[in-house]
Amino acid sequence: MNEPRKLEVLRAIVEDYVHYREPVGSKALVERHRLGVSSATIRNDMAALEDEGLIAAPHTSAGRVPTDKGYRVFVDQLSTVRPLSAAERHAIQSLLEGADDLDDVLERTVRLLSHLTNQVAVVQYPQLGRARVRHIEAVGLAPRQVLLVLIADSGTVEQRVVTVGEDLDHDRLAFLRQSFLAAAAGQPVGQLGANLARVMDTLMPQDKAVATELAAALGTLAASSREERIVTAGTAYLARSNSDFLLSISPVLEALEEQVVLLRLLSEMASDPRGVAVAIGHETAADSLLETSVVATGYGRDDAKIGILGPTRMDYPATMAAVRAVARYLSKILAGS
Amino acid sequence: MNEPRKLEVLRAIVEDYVHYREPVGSKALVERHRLGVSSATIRNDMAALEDEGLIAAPHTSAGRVPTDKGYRVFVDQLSTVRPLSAAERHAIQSLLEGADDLDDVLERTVRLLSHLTNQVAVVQYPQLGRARVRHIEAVGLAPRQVLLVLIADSGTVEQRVVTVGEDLDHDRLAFLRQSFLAAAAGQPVGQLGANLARVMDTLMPQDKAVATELAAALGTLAASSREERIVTAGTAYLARSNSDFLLSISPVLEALEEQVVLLRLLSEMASDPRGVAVAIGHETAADSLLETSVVATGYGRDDAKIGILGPTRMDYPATMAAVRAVARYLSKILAGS
DNA sequence: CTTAGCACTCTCTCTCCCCAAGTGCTAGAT
DNA sequence: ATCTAGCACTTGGGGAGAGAGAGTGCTAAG
Repeated sequence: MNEPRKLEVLRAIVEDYVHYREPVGSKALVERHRLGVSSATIRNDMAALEDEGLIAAPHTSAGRVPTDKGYRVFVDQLSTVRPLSAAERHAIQSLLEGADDLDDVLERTVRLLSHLTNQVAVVQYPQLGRARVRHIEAVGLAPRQVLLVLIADSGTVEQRVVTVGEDLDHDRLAFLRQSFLAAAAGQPVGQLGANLARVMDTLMPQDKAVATELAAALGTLAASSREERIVTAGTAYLARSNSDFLLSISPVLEALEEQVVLLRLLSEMASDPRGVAVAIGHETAADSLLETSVVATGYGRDDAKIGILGPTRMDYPATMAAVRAVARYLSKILAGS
Repeated sequence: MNEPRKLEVLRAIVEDYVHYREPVGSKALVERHRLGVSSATIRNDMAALEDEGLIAAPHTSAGRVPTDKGYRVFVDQLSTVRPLSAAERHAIQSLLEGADDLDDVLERTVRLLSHLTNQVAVVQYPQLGRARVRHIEAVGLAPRQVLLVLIADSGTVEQRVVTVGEDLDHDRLAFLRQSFLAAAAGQPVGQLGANLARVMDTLMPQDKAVATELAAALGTLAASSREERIVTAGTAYLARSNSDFLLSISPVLEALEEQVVLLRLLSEMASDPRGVAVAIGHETAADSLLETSVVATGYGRDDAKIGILGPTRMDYPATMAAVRAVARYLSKILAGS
């Protein structure tokens, strides 16, 4: 048995299946690829590949389809991430220019990635937890109403209006704000609660009650939901890839909305040496994503994830290239702003 | 021809079609409803309804299906918005309690509405334009970096970090902020730009350049994209209602993401006397929503819209009731906070 | 105005059957 | 040893055809 050729056959099967969207047989294979051997030989190789669980036949008289395991071997050993075309690079650059705040940048990025790949794109908000506190602001709106703003060096700004139990004049508020800021500035957002707790001991008794209220609100802000939020784009592509294939998109849409499953998955996906992580089909360890693959990578300082989600039958090299390129641009932009 | 009975037949057709999801024939009609006449009579009525364009037959030997026009008559003349059950009211109340900021409230609301109706729910952000400026804050982060925060009395908080062309010490910034606030507080957000422009004339020459920069940034903030943003939930329901029906959901998903079409539609939908507006099929005036109906109503002070989007074959009375109830609760909560 | 009856028209489903694709195997060639 | 050619075998897919079922419109009578 010729091992290198066998892998070449696997590659050909994956590529043809992705391209033609139908099971591929031995004859079509020798016609479309210059393998230098006859279809009978290919059949032997295919039988071996099937024994190893890399490909499978939907029916006896149909061609072969790659299994999740087959895609895995393809991604790990057979694919080279090809660089993007100049046009694509240009598109990335021009689309990401002119964005102002973080929301806008993420929004544009995820749309861009979706268009580049014709897949659903997802991006995770930079996680406050690993970022550091850049500024805390407290603004009195009314005697008992305070607007709290927490700014992280990741560019994230969280704000919230809280109502406190006693009146706060301008000086008291300024003093408290200053105390909080002194204790927390430059420290990780994740430790905000602990840092603020230390402040309490230094305060005069009459300030403690209201200070506790404010600190609690700031703590909530730091742990706020946004840090664990995902922005998506291109859900319509799901329906399209499905029209010819029978994958029920309803559970996938649910997973996208629930976000919990996806967040777990993204955080578990450690980037491989080539900088992009891939979870194929059952590897996602989520029932709703059984027929779905996720290609993702980290971006920015705190390694939040960005990636795409699509049918297991996808063009992995192209997708990986797009995800990696977009993540790099995004990192660059976030670092620059 | 018996006019009242003819309308009764239309109602029966709509109700049965919504319920059983298949064309309804004259025989089934007399079996399921106590119409007091024979199927032959019903057939006459149905022929008349078809002449008026209220129902249509997919093919000769199938039953009839309501047309958009038929649904319109049903909604306008034949349906009564029935109140929600106690359980549903309870669900609304408990789900909306415990929400903190505006984002959270809208998020919960839209999910709630989606679950109640088993449809895609959409909610438009309260429009800053009609709200009034409650507070403007400017915080120096670095000598040339300023965090601007704009708070509207609708509860919306917009913020952005801007870099200005010259150093700003604390006193100068505080002065400018105070000037801006004095000119704009209590005024409509939509007029913020004009109000700030007036401030410019009162400033010392050396302040004008930087003040103009800040004012421009605030103006952008006021016109910020968020005011024209829609939050959605329950897109998975689209796929489900489609599995048995052949409506291509891809364009609908696109419309949901594009938002532009939907925003136009929502703003054009004037609430009818019963408090809920309905756009049926082609009435949406959007190709992508040809087989889709939108049920929406305004909420809050500035009449931002909340509603659902689903197949034209939907339970209009129940949906309208849910939309109306949720909108009321939402208005109440926003007024209270 | 309503009803009963009836002829007619469709679609849907089932079955049958053949075709095309593709495989695995065996025997021979290199 | 490995590859190739040939061939028998399997099987899903597609088309044809028939029958059933549903529903209609029409007519004539109540």
